[in-house]
Amino acid sequence: MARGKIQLKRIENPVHRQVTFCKRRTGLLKKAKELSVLCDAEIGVYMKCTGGGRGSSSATFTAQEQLQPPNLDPKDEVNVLKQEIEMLQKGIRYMFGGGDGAMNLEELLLLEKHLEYWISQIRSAKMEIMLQEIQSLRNKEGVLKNANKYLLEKIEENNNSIVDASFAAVEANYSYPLTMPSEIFQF
Amino acid sequence: MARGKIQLKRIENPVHRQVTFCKRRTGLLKKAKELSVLCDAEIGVYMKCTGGGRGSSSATFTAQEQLQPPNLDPKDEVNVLKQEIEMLQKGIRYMFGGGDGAMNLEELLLLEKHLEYWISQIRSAKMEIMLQEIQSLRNKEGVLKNANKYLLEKIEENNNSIVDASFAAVEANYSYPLTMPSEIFQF
DNA sequence: ATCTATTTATAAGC
DNA sequence: TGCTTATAAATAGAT
Repeated sequence: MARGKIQLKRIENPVHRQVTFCKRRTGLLKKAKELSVLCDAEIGVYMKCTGGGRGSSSATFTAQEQLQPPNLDPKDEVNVLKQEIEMLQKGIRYMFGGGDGAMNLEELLLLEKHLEYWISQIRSAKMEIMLQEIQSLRNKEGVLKNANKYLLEKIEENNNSIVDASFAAVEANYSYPLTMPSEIFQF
Repeated sequence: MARGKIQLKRIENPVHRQVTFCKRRTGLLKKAKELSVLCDAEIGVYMKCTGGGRGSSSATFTAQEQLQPPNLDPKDEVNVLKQEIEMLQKGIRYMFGGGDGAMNLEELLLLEKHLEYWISQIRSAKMEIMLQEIQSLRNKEGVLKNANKYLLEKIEENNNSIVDASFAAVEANYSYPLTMPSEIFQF
């Protein structure tokens, strides 16, 4: 549409194709947004660049998100993963479509299975992070106890020499970071 | 975009809005189709004119099904949905990226919540479909019982007149479809 | 990414 | 809706 007319057929050069995809995607989403605003309409655009295998995007009104493509070594698994991604994408559309029964029983069962697996994966990851967090907090607890002990000893010393009982309040009011010999810390 | 620039805001005049919707819808679909052909991409576009209360359409290019889009009224919810989409997509990335720790605990908790909701939605849909299936089967059962009864009566009549007991075996061996007065069926 | 010569899309009017 | 036309936008090719 500029500097020359182009034929309406697949652009064979992958670089040109990718560039054109990006440019026209932007244009299409802009048009979609304009239409939704001007005419008070609901517009949903789903896009997936299959050629380069390099990402897909979808938009509802103006939203546009990028997905990472599968990153697998064995060629055989690629198809399986693509299928799963397609299923999830279909599921996402289904979900945001308000569950209007566009999926049949078989698809729902499959999606349910995927989601259960997915949720179990997420729970494992969550659990691991929480365990790490707990471990980290335990370490900090130990460090703070050491710091506490150290401070109490210091206060004791001060009390013994200066005789000023008000310093004892520091025990409950110290704030992080504490200033003391660094070898106490063991994070 | 011609004979004068227009502001990017809702067209208040309903006639103008409807005309613009039709024109721009055509343009958007053309662009979508071009993109799908030129870049070998799957493009789905859903459109619904909410203002005039009439006319909705959807189009899919390159063999990708398009389901219903979000059905939102308050503009505020758009951001929530965007966030949800982003979260789900991030979850997809996480899952297929081999769990490279791209999500933090908060995000995982949120994703888990989303997935639980999602799975409950899917189970509801699944349940409804199964209930419909059961109801349908019960109806069919009723019809077949009626058919059975009807046939037995016929056989009884035949037995009384022709005296041939072998016809009784039909009771257990009838196959669908049965040929009989249609008023028996009540699907 | 940025820049333009062109091609397209389309607002207004019938 | 469908057609026309002046003009605004989109964008192919090059940088």
